[in-house]
Amino acid sequence: MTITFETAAACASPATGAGEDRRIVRSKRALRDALIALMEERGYEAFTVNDLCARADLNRGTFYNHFRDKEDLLLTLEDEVIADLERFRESLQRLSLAELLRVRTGRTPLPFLVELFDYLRAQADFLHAVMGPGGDIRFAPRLRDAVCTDLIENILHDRYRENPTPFVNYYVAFYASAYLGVITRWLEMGMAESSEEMAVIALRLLLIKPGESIEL
Amino acid sequence: MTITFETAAACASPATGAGEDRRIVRSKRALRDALIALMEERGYEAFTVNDLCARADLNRGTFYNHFRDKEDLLLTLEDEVIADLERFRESLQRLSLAELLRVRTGRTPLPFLVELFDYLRAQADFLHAVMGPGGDIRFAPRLRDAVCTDLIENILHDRYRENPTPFVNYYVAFYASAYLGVITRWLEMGMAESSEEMAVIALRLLLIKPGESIEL
DNA sequence: CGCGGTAATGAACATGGTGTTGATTTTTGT
DNA sequence: ACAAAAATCAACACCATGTTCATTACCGCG
Repeated sequence: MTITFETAAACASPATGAGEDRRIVRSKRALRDALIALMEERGYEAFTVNDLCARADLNRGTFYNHFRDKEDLLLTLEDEVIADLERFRESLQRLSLAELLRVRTGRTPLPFLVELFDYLRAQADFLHAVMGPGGDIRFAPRLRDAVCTDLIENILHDRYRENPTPFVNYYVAFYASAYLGVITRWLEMGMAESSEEMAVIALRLLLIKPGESIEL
Repeated sequence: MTITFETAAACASPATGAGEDRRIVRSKRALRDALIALMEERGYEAFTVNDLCARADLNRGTFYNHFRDKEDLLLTLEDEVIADLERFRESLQRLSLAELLRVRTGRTPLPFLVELFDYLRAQADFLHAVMGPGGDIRFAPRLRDAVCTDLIENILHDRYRENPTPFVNYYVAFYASAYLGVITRWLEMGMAESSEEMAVIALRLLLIKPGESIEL
């Protein structure tokens, strides 16, 4: 079974309940776009609710109709993405190291990895803003834990899964941060590589050792 | 030649010029401590200059005597750490992969790595605050670039150092972020491991492959 | 279409932080 | 002890905040 995220990617506006008034959807969408734009341009701390509403072409009262403050808006958007990603975790948990080694040829990208990068691309405008220099420091660790940590712990040698030594602790942190870094880099660079290419690269990175020839 | 950072670790107050008035040193030190404390307690965006001065037990005017605003204080402290770390880069650039493989036994930690972790420990209060959830999102990439990127590019297989393919690009990002994650984890966990232990762990992480037995 | 409900608007308000200024007091370096 | 310099205190105009309320515009539905 493969999960598609068409629906999840579509609900990219904040707290879009099932049947919300068209005006509310428009307002929240405008606020989302304005937030992203201003975070990119000035950084999260460098603009006010006034600026936000001016950019969104909305009355300030409208903002306070939907959100308590600037942070409430930001967190709502973050929570949506994290909630979407939760749906990938079950796919991740089905994955074992043995399986990975079977497809090590690097030719056939893992389908669920392709889907993951597709989803990240669909959310790229928000992710780029929130993980960039004008973003929110709390988000990247959430993304890392939602996606990478499960992945890494599945890859762990069986012997070390249940009795974590200090080294295993850092081993997990090492690879989880590494993959977060790859995702971040991909977003930073404008997602030049396709999702399939990234899925292949991600797999090769897991199976290589420094100093080895990089060719498979 | 081994570089010691006694002096660097000692000048942990913001912009401590050579012979500054004792009152200035006291004020800046108090502001540094207050900043760290409030970032830990409430997060950088959640307190005001008023709060900062109240915590530092200083008049608000004194703050504005030394810093333009809250951000100026933060950046001054960040710049100091980054400047200190620049001094490690030369040690890093002297290092080659061949050398690393020679000490792979994992018994003898690389001296410069021990010094690096010693320095990070000396700055732990600030680093913990600035890299934690109440910190500054711009700092971690600076730390990564200052320390990890050079290291990784030295380790790169010679063949790929001058003609960077997309994969090499992500390869560097992968390991640089990985080591940043290890450092962050170490700080988060209260630096339970000694600098020597961390130097050994850092080396083992470079030479291991997922799925292999973790024993050396 | 038209009507009731609801969202958006605009204005006003008290509150509190900002960054600056000037006069005064305290502390420092020598 | 003395001059320089830093810290203090009070006051200032300015701006963002979050709230309220009356009014207007729009939406969903019968």
